[in-house]
Amino acid sequence: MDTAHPRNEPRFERRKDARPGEILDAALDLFVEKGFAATRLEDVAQRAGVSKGTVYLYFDSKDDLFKSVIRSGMVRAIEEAEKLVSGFEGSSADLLRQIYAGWWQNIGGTRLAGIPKLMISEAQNFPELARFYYDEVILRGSRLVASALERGIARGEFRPVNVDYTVRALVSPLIMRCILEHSFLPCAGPEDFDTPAYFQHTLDVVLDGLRKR
Amino acid sequence: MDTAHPRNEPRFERRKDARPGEILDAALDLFVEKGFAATRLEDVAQRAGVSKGTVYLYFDSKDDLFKSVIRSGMVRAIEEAEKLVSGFEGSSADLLRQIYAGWWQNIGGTRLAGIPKLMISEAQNFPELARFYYDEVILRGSRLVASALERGIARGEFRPVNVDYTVRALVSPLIMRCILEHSFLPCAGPEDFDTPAYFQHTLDVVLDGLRKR
Amino acid sequence: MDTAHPRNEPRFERRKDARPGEILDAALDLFVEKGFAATRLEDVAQRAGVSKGTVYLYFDSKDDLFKSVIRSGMVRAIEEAEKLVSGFEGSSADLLRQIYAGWWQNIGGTRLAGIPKLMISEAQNFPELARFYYDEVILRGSRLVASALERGIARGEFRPVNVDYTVRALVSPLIMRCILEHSFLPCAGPEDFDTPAYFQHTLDVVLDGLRKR
Amino acid sequence: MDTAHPRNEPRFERRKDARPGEILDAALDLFVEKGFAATRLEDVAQRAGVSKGTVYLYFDSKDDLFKSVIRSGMVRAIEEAEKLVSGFEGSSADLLRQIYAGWWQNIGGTRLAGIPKLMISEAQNFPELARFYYDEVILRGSRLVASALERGIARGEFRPVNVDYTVRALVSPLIMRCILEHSFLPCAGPEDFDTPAYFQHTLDVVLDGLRKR
DNA sequence: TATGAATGAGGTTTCATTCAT
DNA sequence: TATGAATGAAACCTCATTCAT
Repeated sequence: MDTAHPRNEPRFERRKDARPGEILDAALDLFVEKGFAATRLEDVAQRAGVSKGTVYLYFDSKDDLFKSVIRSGMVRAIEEAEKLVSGFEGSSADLLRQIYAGWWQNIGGTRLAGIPKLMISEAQNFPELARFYYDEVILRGSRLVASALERGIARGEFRPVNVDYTVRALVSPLIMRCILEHSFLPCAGPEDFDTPAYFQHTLDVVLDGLRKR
Repeated sequence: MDTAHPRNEPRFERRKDARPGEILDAALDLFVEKGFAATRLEDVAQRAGVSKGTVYLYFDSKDDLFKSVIRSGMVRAIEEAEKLVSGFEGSSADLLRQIYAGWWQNIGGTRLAGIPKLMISEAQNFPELARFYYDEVILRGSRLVASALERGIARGEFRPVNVDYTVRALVSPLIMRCILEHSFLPCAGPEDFDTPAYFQHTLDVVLDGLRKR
Repeated sequence: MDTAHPRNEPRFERRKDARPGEILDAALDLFVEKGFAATRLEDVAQRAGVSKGTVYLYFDSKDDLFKSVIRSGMVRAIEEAEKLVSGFEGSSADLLRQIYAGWWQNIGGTRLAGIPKLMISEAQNFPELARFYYDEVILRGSRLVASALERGIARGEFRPVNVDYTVRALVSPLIMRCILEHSFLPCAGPEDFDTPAYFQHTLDVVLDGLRKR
Repeated sequence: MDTAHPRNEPRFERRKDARPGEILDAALDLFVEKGFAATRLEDVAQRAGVSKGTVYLYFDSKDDLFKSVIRSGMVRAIEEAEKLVSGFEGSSADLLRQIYAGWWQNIGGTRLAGIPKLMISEAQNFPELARFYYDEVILRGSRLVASALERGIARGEFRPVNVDYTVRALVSPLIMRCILEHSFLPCAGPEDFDTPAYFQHTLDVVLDGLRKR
């Protein structure tokens, strides 16, 4: 009935506001790696260095933890993204280059790059969250890029292309790459693919297509 | 509750080996809709019109069923794709247009369009299957497109662009669209987006970029 | 991954419609003995000779099992009680004696005698069920007794007493005794108390009080 | 197992210790309302205005708290009851009337009225406590009433009835009413039932039965 | 004394899998 | 071949209890 106390290490270690963040970090890693259903809360706890019960001090349920992972990850990301763009001065081509670079800096090259795959996998099981993500990340991100394109067109820098399609041409490769890196590539073995160069090239091609003739 | 066969004669006199296919169809639908973990074998059985035990007559396990769903779906798809291309005569631009059209006909516009999202979600949990899919679908499909590009370059129709990157520029939008349609769009409500026109445009832009100056 | 099969006894024994009844029987015993919360579903299963999962083939949840125990127990009981009374001919004093005897036969002296204590303990946690029990058992049972009293008064056999109070005077001792026998008496050791004689005496006193002077 | 009152520490020193009493009050309310198992210690603490840990400064465990609730509630109650009766002068009928009135004053009409239901529910799970309650409350209370009856018989005021049965006839309705009020009545909606009048009537009937003819 | 973050055993519930029919 | 009742491992979640502060 009474479990023996562990040796003599202190049983209750840190006690801080860092806890929720540590748990979210652990959860993000595991959700990205194994998917939502295949991730056991006990593993999340273990990776965060806490016990199973502690997770429930900060999150109501596994679902709640998942939602928090997505929201907290994306709040950070989107805020960074919008800070980057607002009040930019210079050519619109440079603005697009900055957006690309910033995205890589803050999302594509970080742990957050796993979120698109994660969110895609679970959208059907979390409809309200999917709605939130679609509105606050996908649409908002697309609008960011669209505004840069429209700026270029308005200033006579770009041809009057179809903005919607061009946004997709710019964004799809980035997201696809994130998704691939968190799905097949770990199984496909290391390939020598220069991702930054690929993104650079994608951007160059589109910019070339935007140039006035 | 469900009077499957209203008449009273058997409609298709004991169509024996339709069974596995019906189960695979049911499984594909449900896996795509709910994900692997959230799909219960009992639901698969019910949708296929058989009992739970019957599934085990044809498939060793849920894992095995999943692998079969992917493999069988893709065997069909890839075979169609390659039939389409082999022995094509005409301009390479037309060949690419044909590939696009065929892909839409046989994959993008069919139930198979759900497989990319499904496969992406489960790749980490089914490494051999992921490996198979990567080799037999992703690489093979990419090579298909690459060969069309190389054909055009060799015949002096296209500029000598970076083939790998251009393949991605051609393929990413298609796959991204499939993924979106099986993840966020059902939650985001109906948008009026003309997918075929979008694909057409994507292709036109790339072909324009390929044109010799 | 695969647990070894048990020796060589058949793994799946009986398969009948007796199952739900056996589970209800086991559950009634344990709920009465230990209370709802302290009864583990695994113990119910074990006593019924089935596995944990089997309980869920027949009942949605522990709550549902509890409700079914009460309902099924009381459906039987009330039906017996009403059969007993309808169409009685003879003196109203005899009718009351019959009701007492029948109650002892069908409820007080059977396993069902544990239900009052059980239902009292859990009424607050199962409000709809409490409502059902109150309406269908307590009120209906009281009305049964009341009708016998009113019959006696109408026929000039009894004094025109307060029917409501007299019903309670008749019923309280019976129920109290059931409750005691399922709560304190097992702990208080065997007492030599002649329950039927006690009931007889209670009835006699009330009947005496009902007699016209 | 239960060190009720530590021997040599001063029992009533430092009167600021209202704490244990407040916790007991809170616990009684919640145990009565939700039952033992469904009452969370955290809720008890919250209602008592202390933290969870504080409960453990005064009580060894949830079980201990429960036992203390019952014991302290009943110590108070029984002491009141016996004070009331001792040294009574006057008719035995008046004594019984006093007992009834006092019981209503000190138990039936107070929060303590919830204890019978509570104790009945948990008797099987707390055998020593049940034994204690049976001996110190049920038997002792019954003896109180019995002694009043015997007094009346000895003094020639009452007929020589079966004392045991008559005690039960007097007590059952009171306890039954307490139990009902803490189980079904909250779910059954407000009924217009005049409890004091009912008790009065019960007593009158029994007294009538006791009267010498 | 008092707190409340942390623990982890224990219970409910789900569902892939088996096998007697 | 086909069924579906039965199984039991595994996962989520709760909450009594502990202990560093």
